[in-house]
Amino acid sequence: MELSEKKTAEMFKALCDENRIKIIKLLQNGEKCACRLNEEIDVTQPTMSHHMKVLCDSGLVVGRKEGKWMHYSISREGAKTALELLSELTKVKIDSNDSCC
Amino acid sequence: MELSEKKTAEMFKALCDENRIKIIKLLQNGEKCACRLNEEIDVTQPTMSHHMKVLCDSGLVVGRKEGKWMHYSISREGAKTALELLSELTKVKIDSNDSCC
DNA sequence: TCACCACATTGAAAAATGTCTATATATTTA
DNA sequence: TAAATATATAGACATTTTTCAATGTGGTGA
Repeated sequence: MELSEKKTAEMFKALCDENRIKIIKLLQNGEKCACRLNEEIDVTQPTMSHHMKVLCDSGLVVGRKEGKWMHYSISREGAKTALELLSELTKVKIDSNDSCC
Repeated sequence: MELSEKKTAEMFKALCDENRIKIIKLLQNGEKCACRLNEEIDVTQPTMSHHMKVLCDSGLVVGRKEGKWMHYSISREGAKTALELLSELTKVKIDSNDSCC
């Protein structure tokens, strides 16, 4: 763990978009192919492809190619990493007082 | 819990920016006033003020006014909410096969 | 009251992101 | 091989976000 601030921000950027949240929620019910996702979310095919790239790059989602189809699913490992990252980030290490002002 | 996709995305938007990640990391060592944060991060004062607003709006950070100073700290409750949100979002409900293609 | 200080707000410019259309690539099937 | 299908990529455009300079607000102390 202990990613750079840039990498950390990148991880959470995957979760910054309303449509990507919808996609993840759909994937909670198991693996889905791109065409099915496209049916359920109102964006064009290239836009969906872009979102799937962002999600896969973040590690939260994994893609599996089967012939001409792409099947996507939530990565348990990616989800675990994200949770650990958020947990570490928001952990208060020392409850010291503000010695500044 | 069970926020809308829009609200969920908004929560994670607070974590999307490299400088805001740095700010949270600084706050891990305890409450800090705005002027101290400003010393440590290379942005102008209005930009810092903007980031603090985003962080406070998300609930992850709380501000406490004391005279003319603002003291910021990580909200344990906000952090808990964010963790629960991410945990629920990435939980795989059913491991069904893709019945699509 | 007046000057000063810490912080917030406003408005504008620059950068990043989401979206589309058009096109390319890869795989299957006739 | 050629057509059809699923997905990816490229390029353009609009929106959103980050940032700054300028200014406003509210508290402090001379």
